[in-house]
Amino acid sequence: MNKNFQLLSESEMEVMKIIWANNDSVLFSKLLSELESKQIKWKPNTILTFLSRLSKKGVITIQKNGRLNNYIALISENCYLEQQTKYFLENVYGGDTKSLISTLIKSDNISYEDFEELKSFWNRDGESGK
Amino acid sequence: MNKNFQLLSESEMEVMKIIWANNDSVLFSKLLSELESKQIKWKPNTILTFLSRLSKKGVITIQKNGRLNNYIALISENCYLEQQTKYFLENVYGGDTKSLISTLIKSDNISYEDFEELKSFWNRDGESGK
DNA sequence: TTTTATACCTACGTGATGTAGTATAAATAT
DNA sequence: ATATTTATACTACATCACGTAGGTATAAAA
Repeated sequence: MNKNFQLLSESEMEVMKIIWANNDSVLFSKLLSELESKQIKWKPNTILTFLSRLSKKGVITIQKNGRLNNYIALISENCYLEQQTKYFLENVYGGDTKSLISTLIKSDNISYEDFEELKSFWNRDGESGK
Repeated sequence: MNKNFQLLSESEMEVMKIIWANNDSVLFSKLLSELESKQIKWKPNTILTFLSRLSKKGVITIQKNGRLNNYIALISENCYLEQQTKYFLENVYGGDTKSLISTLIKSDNISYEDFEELKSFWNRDGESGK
């Protein structure tokens, strides 16, 4: 039941989303402007704390660029999503993917058309099958 | 992004699983023996703390039964699973069920046969469609 | 009557998280 | 040149969830 990946807090996710949206790398100034445009009002130091924690968690690396830092993602958004999904699946459904999907269906979150669409998707990318 | 349901800790889940496995209601003595058979060694007071926290979280109710208490689930295991899934889906996938399922497929956690099986499942229980 | 089982209340250490102050150095504006 | 702004590093602190359990009361059982 040990999670071998880093769960990020809500604030940390907010920062990561911006980094990911900027080709996995931002300067502090960029981060500031993006946060401002998202109406997120954090003190600069607060943001720096989040960055240093993200670094400690190993999801970004901090690369000196002269006097400034480049904050660079070490994990892609998709990869993070997959890891989080895997963790959820293991933890909540004991790894039983079918059970998870059937819950999704029961919860009325997916139409038959969606389902058919996924099937074709499977044909495209799921060649390896279990 | 507010979670309008109670996330349970690992220990609290352990207790809930036992309550659910016993028709949603147990006495303390029953809980003790079940935990023992699961090799879980908690002091009685520790268990009582978990029970009181579960009650405070609103997932169980404590009903006096003479001198003893009945610890009764207020939410079914399935319902909890569904709520947790819904929360995950909203939070991590922005409610995009198809995206979640496609991640599951990409992660190679489901075979084509599983997928076909789910389709028939959908036909049985998913009449309401989106 | 002494032990045991159950319940209620309170407490404490730890780690995650949000938040930010202080110090410093470099860049920029006046 | 000096003052100010900007970016960075380090440290700190309050709050909360969680695991853990002690103290105490009480009622039932031995």
